[in-house]
Amino acid sequence: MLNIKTIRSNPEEVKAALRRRNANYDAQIDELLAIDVERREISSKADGMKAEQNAVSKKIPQIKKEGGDIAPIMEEMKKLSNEIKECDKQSAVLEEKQRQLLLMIPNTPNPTIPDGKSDADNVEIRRYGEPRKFDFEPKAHWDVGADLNILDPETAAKVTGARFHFYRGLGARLERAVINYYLDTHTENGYTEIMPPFMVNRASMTGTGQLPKFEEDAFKVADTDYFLIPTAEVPVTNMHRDEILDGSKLPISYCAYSACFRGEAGSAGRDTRGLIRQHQFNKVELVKFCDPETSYDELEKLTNDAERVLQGLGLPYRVVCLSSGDIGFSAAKTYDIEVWLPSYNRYCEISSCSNFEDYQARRASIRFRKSAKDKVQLVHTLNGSGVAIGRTVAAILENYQNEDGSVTVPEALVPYMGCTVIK
RNA sequence: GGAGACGUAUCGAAGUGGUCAUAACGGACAUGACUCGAAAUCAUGAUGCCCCUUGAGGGACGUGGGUUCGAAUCCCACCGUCUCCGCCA
Repeated sequence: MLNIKTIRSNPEEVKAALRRRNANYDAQIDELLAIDVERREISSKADGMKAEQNAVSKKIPQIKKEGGDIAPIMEEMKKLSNEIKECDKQSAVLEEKQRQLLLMIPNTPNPTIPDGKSDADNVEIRRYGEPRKFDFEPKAHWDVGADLNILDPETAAKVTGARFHFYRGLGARLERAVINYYLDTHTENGYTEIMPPFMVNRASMTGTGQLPKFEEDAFKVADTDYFLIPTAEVPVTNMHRDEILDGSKLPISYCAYSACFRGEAGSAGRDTRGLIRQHQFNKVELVKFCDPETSYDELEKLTNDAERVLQGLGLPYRVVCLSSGDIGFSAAKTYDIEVWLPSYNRYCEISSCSNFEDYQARRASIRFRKSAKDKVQLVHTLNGSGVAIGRTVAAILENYQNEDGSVTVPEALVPYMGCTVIK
């Protein structure tokens, strides 16, 4: 959520910043400002009347004690009380309207990120490794998986529906090995491991920015107000919702495994084969809470920490900085890590590392006090996949496949797999 | 799912319609004394948050409503916690 005070004092700058997203929020900002003026007028009028009410109320017990007649005062106070209630009601309606509008406005992009309309304008920052040159015709991971009888989308389609998978045997073991390898690596690097609930309430979904705007993308649990999490970012970031953190404990770094559930609304026909785009997939997520002064350093570190696990697996990847037209709703700056996928013959997103600055912190009211003397201020929140498990398995099956259809197990995973080759 | 109890600052907790919410009392915390140092003890001290036109302003006692001139206090709903019972991996 943007700060209404910033919008109030620099409306044109905010509009210009939002326009960089290849979208236009001028009308919403103007409406917001109009409501804000009205709201403040009514609320200060109510404050004045309440001050009078408090003053008179204080005198009533005295007058009573002295045997004075309070009937005329009471009558007048009744009128005042009704006026106050009327004002409070109006001001509550305006406040809610203002909040709803604010919740629908995305974060302003950080000034340093590249301008652009779409992912075509993203800027490559660095590359790691070289895409492997095959001396045979490499298969796509879905064919590798089918031929090894370790991936089974057909049975999942019967049991559940499209965009789900059964993993079998060493396939299931590989998925689990990658999860454990990632969690072990991140905890060695100072992240505290979290196992979160896979369902959250509406307040949490609103806190991180999935709601109210993207409700159609979420899986809602019938007869409850719970949602299946689209990422562990939601439960983990909301752990500290409505809290004031101790500044000396920052930055707080968590890593969390979770299954992730996504409706993938609007993606019909895209990535229909394989593990790339599923309604349910596994992911290890990295989440940080930090002092605003260090959040961009922390973004670099978090991105490096996500890259580390791909390096450990020997998978070629590149890092791109998303353009203003491609960054997510809540993010101010995002690096995507893209792993090389031979079947796609290009780099494919496997992690998205973002600094949300205070956008989520304001929605979720996550604050900190630098020291005992300081005033509270909003933290900056960051998160990134560290990294997506299903897409990792896809990348391993493709990049490590052999001509005979077997797949070599990356060295780092051998202790977790208990074997060196999947055949 | 059934029955009951409870939700007040950093923690325990007092307050049951106005003179107790810069919230009693206690602990934690800070400073000092005692001590070689610490613990214990004693003394002193500070304490939050939100809104605004920054005022001897307003709000805030789990959340939201209601009653009242006035609600932490009475009523209703919801959320959460605890205890007992039932069910259960």
